[in-house]
Amino acid sequence: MAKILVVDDEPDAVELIEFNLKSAGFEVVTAADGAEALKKARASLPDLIVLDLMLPEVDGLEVCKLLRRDTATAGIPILMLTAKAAEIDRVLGLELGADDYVTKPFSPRELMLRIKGLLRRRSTTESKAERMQFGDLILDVPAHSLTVNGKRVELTATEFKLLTILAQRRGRVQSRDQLLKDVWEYDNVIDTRTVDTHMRRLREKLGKGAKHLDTVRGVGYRFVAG
Amino acid sequence: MAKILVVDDEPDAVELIEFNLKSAGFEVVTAADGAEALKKARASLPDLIVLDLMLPEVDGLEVCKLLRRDTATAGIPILMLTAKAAEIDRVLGLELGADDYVTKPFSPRELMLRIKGLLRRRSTTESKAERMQFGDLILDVPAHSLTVNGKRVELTATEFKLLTILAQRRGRVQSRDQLLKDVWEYDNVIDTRTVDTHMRRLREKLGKGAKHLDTVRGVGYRFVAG
DNA sequence: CCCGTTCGTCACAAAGTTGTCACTGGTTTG
DNA sequence: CAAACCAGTGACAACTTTGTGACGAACGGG
Repeated sequence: MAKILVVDDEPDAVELIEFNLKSAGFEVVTAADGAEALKKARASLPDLIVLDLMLPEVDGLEVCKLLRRDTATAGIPILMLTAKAAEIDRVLGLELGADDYVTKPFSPRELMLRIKGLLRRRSTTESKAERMQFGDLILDVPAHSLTVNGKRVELTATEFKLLTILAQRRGRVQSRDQLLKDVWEYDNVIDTRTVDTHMRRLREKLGKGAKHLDTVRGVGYRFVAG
Repeated sequence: MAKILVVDDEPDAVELIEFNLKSAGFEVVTAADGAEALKKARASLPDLIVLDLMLPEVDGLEVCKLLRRDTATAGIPILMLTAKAAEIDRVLGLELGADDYVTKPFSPRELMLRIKGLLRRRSTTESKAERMQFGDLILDVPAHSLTVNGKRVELTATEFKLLTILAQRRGRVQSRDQLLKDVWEYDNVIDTRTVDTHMRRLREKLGKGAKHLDTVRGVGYRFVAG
């Protein structure tokens, strides 16, 4: 189930949202101020962020902008909580980059509906990401090209697809079976060790860029953006 | 800045899009139904059209087809708004000629990103470019002429079309199937190896200029400008 | 109506890719 | 502390994919 980061300085509000999210089966991470929010967003890479506009020190708008600037977090949908209806226009304006908003005080039911809506929306469109950049690694899907440290790296079709799928699902572990389904489009016809071999070849070719490819022992592989 | 035509029968949606576009510095023209959309598209020749699929009277698909039929508007990129995810395939089908889509309800941020993406693609590819130059290779589409190293090279009709399409989509890999669709305008009637043969003939004729024609093993062919 | 050009198909060889396997060394588990 | 487990590695043979030469059908201009 999806992981959600809740950012609000009022403990009561956090608790209310957290309770509702957990009841609905979501995994929840919380933060009470802007700095903590940024740190946790980068560390846990949630699927969605619920962000209060009014925060001590670094305010919600600033957090929003910073999240958008970092490629690791730029794609995460943000749902703003705001007390002032008048702020709405600015919140939804491009410069700020929120995806939706709920005005305080909110009804938990409405909040849940909006969260689910955003997640559904994203899952249909996320696969369209065409060009991704992680540090010195640039992956251009339509051009079918990969650059590491400014140098062009040639990948075979299978290697490219494997890397693309891992990168699109960055932060989340993919089991060997899952990868076989999605990259090879077979159903258990192929040995799962095949995945290992291809990961090895990818790592060889990526050189220093191989640091993005994590092995999760007993589970599978994961692409890390950091 | 670019001019954008927004077509939707719901005033709220129009207003939301219009606000965001204007905040981002775009010029906006609006229309509430198909007939008005066609009239304004022809009159103001926008750089991009945001078109709702569900419109009263003449529906979005019909508007799309009509816009494509008229040479004055045929080249304008169209971004479809659709409520049904199931419609997507038909919308993006070549027959309908939409360039991208966003499902309703949409997040303004995503819509903006897609609009900017489409505009960027247009301006860099500039598919309307009638005369392209890549190093010592000059391709003049209306004159139907190709010059390599200052020397005129004669191409057959098919060869010319193949080269033109590849050059217009430079940087992006085109699969054999895609090329058959766009160059030959057939649907799977022809052997895909035909593409290979024509690429060979192109390479022979281009001589040194053949360095622009990349083979991407397992995927297709790509034109590189460098 | 004939001849040269163009075009799609085919078969074959060369080149590149891919799945498998056995082995190794490290890590977890009972 | 040994057995079981698991991921990394090198090698390799089978398989795909692409380039190439050749051929006959279709076309169009003279």
